[in-house]
Amino acid sequence: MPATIRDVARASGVHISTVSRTFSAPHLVNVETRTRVLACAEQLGYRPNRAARALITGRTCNIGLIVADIANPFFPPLIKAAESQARKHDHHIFVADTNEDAIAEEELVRALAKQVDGVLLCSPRMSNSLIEQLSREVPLVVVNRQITGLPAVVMDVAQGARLAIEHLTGLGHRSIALAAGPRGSWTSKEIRRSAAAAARTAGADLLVTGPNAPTEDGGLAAADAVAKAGVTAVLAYNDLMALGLIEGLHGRGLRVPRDVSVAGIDDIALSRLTRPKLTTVATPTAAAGRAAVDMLLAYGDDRRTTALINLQTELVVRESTSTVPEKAL
Amino acid sequence: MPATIRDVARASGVHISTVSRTFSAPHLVNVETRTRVLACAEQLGYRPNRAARALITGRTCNIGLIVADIANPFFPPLIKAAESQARKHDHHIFVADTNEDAIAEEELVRALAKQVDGVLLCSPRMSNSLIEQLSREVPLVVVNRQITGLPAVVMDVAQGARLAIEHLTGLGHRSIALAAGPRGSWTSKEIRRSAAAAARTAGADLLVTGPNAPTEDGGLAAADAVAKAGVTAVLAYNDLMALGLIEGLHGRGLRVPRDVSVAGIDDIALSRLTRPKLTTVATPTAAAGRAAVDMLLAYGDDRRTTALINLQTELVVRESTSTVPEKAL
DNA sequence: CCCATTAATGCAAGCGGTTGCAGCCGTGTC
DNA sequence: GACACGGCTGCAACCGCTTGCATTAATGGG
Repeated sequence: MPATIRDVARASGVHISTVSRTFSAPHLVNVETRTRVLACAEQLGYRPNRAARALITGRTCNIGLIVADIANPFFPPLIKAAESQARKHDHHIFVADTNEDAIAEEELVRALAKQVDGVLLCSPRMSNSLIEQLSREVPLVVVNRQITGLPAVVMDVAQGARLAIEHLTGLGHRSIALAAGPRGSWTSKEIRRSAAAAARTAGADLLVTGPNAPTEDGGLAAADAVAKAGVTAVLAYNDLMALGLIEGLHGRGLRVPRDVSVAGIDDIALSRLTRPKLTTVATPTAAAGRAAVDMLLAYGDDRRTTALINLQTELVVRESTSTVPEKAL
Repeated sequence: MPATIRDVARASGVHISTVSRTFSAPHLVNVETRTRVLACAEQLGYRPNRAARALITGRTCNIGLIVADIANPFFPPLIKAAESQARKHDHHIFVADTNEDAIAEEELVRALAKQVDGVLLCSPRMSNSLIEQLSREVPLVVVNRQITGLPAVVMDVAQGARLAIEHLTGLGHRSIALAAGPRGSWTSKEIRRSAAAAARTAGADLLVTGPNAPTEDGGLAAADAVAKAGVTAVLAYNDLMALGLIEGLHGRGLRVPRDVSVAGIDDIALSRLTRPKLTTVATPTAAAGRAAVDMLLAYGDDRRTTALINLQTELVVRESTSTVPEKAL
C-alpha cells in the first residue's frame, strides 16, 4: 500500500498537520523538522493524494478537455496548446473523446466534473440547453460554439467560409457544392449560413449536401452526391472530408483541380503533404487552445466573465482549386 | 454550490447512509424511501462525488492513458478502442499527451496515479527502471515496450520489420536505409535489430540514420541523409516519417517509387489516401488498446499476472515500393 | 522580572462519501 | 407469549488530507 501522510508523520515523529504543511506551506515549518519530514517522505515514497487534497481545497489543478473525435487531426494542435498553457499554470489536462456522440459527451462531462477544476468542451454535439445545465455543475468553456451567457472561444469560420466561396467564385465557379458537417455542429451551421450568403452575393448556386461524418469516409460518401450534381467546385466542412472527397471524385474519373476544385477548412498539417496540396481555410487552433485554458483559469477571479473570443481565420490557397474547366462554360 | 449527500438526506428526511445506499446498493433500501430519496436528489441536482467515493472505496472507475504524441495518427485508433472497451466495463479513459518528453511522462503518471485505477503507458520514452518504480505506485500496463515483470502489450514490429525488409530485398534492393525513430523508443530498437538481421540474411546493406523525430518533419529531415547515401529503398520507423521522407525526396528530385522505394510502419488511415499510397506494416492498434484495458482490469483479480501479449503484424503492399531502378543496377 | 510577540507545532473539525454493526419493528413458529 | 429472523434504517468510524485555532516555548522590550 502506498504511504499516507500518517505514515510519514509516524516515521518522523510529528503530527500529520506538520507533514501537510511541509508540502503545502513549507515556510510555516522549522527548517530542521522540514528536512526530517522530507527525508522520511522520500524514504517511504510518499506522494500527497491529490484527490484527497482536492476534496477539501476544492482545487484539483486538473482541466478536462472533451473533444468529439481525437482522430480528427484538427484537434491535436488545440490539445497540445492547451496542455502547454495549462502546464505553465501548474495544471494538467485530461483529454476525453466522445466519438461524436452527444450522450457520451454528457456522461464524460459529469465523470470529469469533480476531478477537474473545469472543462473545455470542444465542438460539442449536444444541445445548448444541456450545455447550459452542465455549466451549472462545473465551470465550462465552450470551444467552437457560441452560447449566450457562456464563456466561449470560437474561430470565425463564417469569415473563413466567405473567403473560400469568394475565392471559388473569383475563379469563375458558379455552381458550387457545400459538403456540410455533422448534425449538431454549430460550426457547420455557421459555414452553411455564411457560404450561402457569399454565394448569393456572387450570383452563384450553392448546393448543400449532408449531414456528413466529418471524416475521410464522410467525404468519400459525399463524393457521390457531388459528382452527380455536376458542380465545378466543392467546399468541405473540414480538410479530412475534403481529402475523402478528392479520393472519391478520382474514383469517379474526376480529377482535382482539373475537373473539380475542392477546398477544405482547418488547414491540418496533412493538407501540405497530400497531392494536390489542399486549398483550405486556416483556423488558429493552437491559439484557441491557449485562450480556452486562460479563460477557464480566469473563471475563479471574477465569476461569470462570459467573455467571447472570436479568432480570425485565413484562406490558404494551394493546389486543389483552379479556374472552371472550359467544358463547363 | 452543488448539492451533497447531506442536502439530499436533509430534504428527504433520512440519514446520509440511506442516501448513499440508494445509489450504491439500492436493493438494501425500501422502495418507497428509495423513490423519495431519488426524487429529492433529482430535484436538487445531486450527483455523487466520484472523487470522494474513490477515497474510501479505492476505486475510481477511471483509467489513465498516456501517449507520447496525440498528434501521431498511430494513437487514436488505440485510444478509441481502449475507450470503447473501458466503457463496456463502466470505466472512463483519461488521455494525456507527453510531447515525447520523458519528464512530462513521469509527472503525468504521478498526477493521474490517485485519480485512476491504473495507467496504460503507451510507447514510453522513460527508462525501464523508472517505469518499474512507477508501477509500484500505480497499476501499470505498458504498451509497445517489453519490461520483464510488468504486464505489457506489444506489437510484433520485429516481425513487421523483417517482412518489410524481405519485401524490399525481394524487389531487388541491396542498399537500404532505415530511418530510425526517437531515442528511448523500444520499438525503434526492435525494428533496428530485426531489420539488420533480415538485411544480413538477404545479403543487403542497411544504413541506419537517426534518431529522428517520429513525425513528418523527422522524415523530411531524414530525407537529406537518405538522398546522399544513394540507397534505393528506405524503411521508416513509422508512416508519418515515411510520408515526410517521400516529400523530402521529391524535393531533391527523387521520385517514389521510381527512384527510391519507401515503406513505413503502422498503416495509419492516411496511408491509403496519399499518392503514392504507402506500402507499410499494419500494426493491430485497436486490438492493442482493447487488450491493454482488459489486462489492466484483470489486474485486481490475480495480482501480478505480468502477462505479455504479442500481437502479430502484417505487411501491406501498396504503391510506394517497386523494383530497383535500372540505373542503379 | 513580567508581559506581549512571534515561531513552531498540535488539536480537531471537516471535505463527501461508504460500510460494518447495532437497533427497531413486524411476522411467523413452537 | 417468548423467540428467532429478516428487512430497513441509523450510528459512527473512516478514507487522506487541510486549516483555523489553541498551545507551547523562546524572544525582546520596558
